[in-house]
Amino acid sequence: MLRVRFAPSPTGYLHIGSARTFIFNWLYARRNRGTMILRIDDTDVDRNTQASLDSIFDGLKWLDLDWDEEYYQSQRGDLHRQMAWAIFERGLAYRDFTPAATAEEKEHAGAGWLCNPGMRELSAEESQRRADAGEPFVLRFRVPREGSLAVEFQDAVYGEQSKLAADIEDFALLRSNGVPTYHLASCADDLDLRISHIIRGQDHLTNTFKHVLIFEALGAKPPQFAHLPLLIAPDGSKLSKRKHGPVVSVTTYRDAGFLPHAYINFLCLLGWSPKDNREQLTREELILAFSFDGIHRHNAVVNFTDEDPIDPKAMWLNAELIRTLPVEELARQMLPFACAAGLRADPGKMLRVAPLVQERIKTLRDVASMADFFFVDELAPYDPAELVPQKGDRAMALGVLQAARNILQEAVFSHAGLEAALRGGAEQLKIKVGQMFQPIRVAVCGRKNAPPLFETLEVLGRETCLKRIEKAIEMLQGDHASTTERG
RNA sequence: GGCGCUAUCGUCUAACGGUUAGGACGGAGCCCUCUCAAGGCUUAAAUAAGGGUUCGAUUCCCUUUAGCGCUACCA
Repeated sequence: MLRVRFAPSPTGYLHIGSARTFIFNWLYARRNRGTMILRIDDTDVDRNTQASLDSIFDGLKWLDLDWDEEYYQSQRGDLHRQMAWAIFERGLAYRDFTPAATAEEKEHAGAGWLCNPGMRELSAEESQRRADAGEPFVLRFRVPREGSLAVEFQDAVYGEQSKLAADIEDFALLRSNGVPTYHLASCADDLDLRISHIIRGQDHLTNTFKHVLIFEALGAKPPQFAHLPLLIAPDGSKLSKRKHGPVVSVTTYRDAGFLPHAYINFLCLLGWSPKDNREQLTREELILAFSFDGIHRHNAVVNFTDEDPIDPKAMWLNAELIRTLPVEELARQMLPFACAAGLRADPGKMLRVAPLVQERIKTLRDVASMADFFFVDELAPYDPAELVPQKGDRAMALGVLQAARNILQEAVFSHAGLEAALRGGAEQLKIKVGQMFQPIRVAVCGRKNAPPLFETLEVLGRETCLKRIEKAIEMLQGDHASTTERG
């Protein structure tokens, strides 16, 4: 039975790299009818926060990712300790009574430190006596030192891995307060939960040698390993909240108006490729296409800048996916973003607006800036000079708006009716249609760039259109101070 | 410092000894067009450097350079 796990430590919000690790685990599980396990690695009690835990669940929920089993490492301490002492019983671990080194001391000892002097060789009797006397100790793994022994494992992504045991230090299994370390707890749980494949970040690649040692000390065959290349910043550094801010948090993309699947799609394309030039894949296609063969061995850059925290490719994928949405669905999804922006949007109106903005917005949140004028009583102030069309003047703008006022009073308010009437108007005034439409567009939308005119007028309705045109005419007539002309 | 990993357009990537080194995003240009988009077409842009192996290297080996990771009683 194939079993994989995602094991975040709740010490920060859900990081996009973590989200990707979850997704790859999930894809692999779903691809092979395996079991997806969420295991909260909360052994570091000092750094755990509830907010972080909430963030992990919120993020996964938003991405609509599910799991089959859920565990908390902190509740499994007894099991971990039991396994640690089992290793001790086999003589593969020993008590180290050396006081914790200060940061400064570690700095000095850093180069090639393998173990603290004297502790490996302590006799069983003395070790026991000092422990009984209450002297604190950490339990360390006794890494074999004989000859040129190498620790080896096969990584599904990085291939054959080998490291001399002589280069591995005697790492801790149990802290002096009795709490298991990550290495121990992780392996103990992987074993107990019968994890078959460990899919995780490449930052654990060298840790894996220690884990292999632990598994073997426990008399178990290590699971299969597959390490994932990391997500990094454009300058090559690791993505960190302090340095890179919102780009590292999944919630940023949710709040920016991303479709969950667009973001999953984007994340999957970092460090993995279906190798057939496909860029846009549905969830089912991703599941079907996923395999370790397509995973890279080098890190992938998330392409953002100080000005724009969103990778352009992510943006493109999102815009593409938005265009495929049924309008009802799009309208439903945009509504909360419009309301959050303070617009008086309702489902009925949004449904009529949706087709007009669908191919113009890149994120759901863009509806607020793209379609605001549909949802306000009063247009935001704009420069009357905007009303003047290309190669025209204020007189032309005024003429157009006055003609439009008359036309729109009479016209049938449908796409075809409006188009016929307004094109006719341009003909009568002997001006280009662009010159005819632009002043009307600005008058009803309050800006020069907007959705197509006839549909816009239709949705706005006769009354609103006439009111706004009237207002624009007043602005042109009253605004003698401004002499801006358009060339 | 030691150990491990990595290196194709600006970015994401394809190639698994023989290609004019392909695609996508982004950029530039043209077309379409009532503005903005969308769409169509065109275009610039890469094998880190140096050695081998080979008839032939992006591809295999070595060195250099650069980046990343581990080197904690963090995970």
